[in-house]
Amino acid sequence: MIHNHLDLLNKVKTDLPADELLSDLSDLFKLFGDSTRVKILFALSESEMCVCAIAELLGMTQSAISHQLRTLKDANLVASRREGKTIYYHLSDDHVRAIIGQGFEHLTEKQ
Amino acid sequence: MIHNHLDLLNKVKTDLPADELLSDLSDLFKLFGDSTRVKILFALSESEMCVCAIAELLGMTQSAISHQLRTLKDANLVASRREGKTIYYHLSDDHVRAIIGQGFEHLTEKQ
DNA sequence: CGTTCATATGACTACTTGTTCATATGATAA
DNA sequence: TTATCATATGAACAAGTAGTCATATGAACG
Repeated sequence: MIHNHLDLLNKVKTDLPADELLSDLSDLFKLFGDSTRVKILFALSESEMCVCAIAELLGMTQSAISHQLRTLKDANLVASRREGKTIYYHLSDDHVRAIIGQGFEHLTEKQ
Repeated sequence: MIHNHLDLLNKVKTDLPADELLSDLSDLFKLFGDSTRVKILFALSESEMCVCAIAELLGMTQSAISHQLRTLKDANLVASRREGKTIYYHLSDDHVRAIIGQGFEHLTEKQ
């Protein structure tokens, strides 16, 4: 410690969540920190969609979308169901909408 | 387009925000997508703190913290005030707390 | 069976980024 | 001024990652 802020440090240190929890938190936000994934999540918040529909909507490769969907699925933000050859993805959690909503509020509410 | 989902595509396409807005949104979440920055933001949500206090709290270099504070300041998530040689940082926006809170809800509310 | 459609996957590459190290700035005190 | 404290900054390096390309899987159809 350089100058004196022991009391403050102790206070904040007790309130700070465990490293692992904060790491999980940043990992969660990291998923929203890519424009392709945010677009996918936003689209899925409107409607369930199949992979090629998302790819066309975003003007991107099926492969690129598939990779991102896997990332989102591994994190349990989206889930899928199969219907013949087509696989439909949807949000697995309403928190996704809430988180995106909060972000939008920050962006749009500028005085 | 490969198989038929024109109606859905048109519907979702009109509801999807502009590319630039979604890009800004992902840029915002990107800031929360690093454990060091999340820790800093969480700490500052408890109390205003100087750089070396944050560095000690997180067990990291003053330089590393300073770099991240600059990133957060450029994004207008934190602001600073000078008091002699010391510079105190604080959250510049209550949305930061709300966003972190939403993330926590998602993490903790598991059934 | 073989073919086609929809999606998934693995390897590779180019780009981004968080930290370190050394140094600079800027304020205070002697 | 010189020294010291608190912070900022620039360059460089290592680790992570989004997209591409080629290929694999898996279901439906003839």
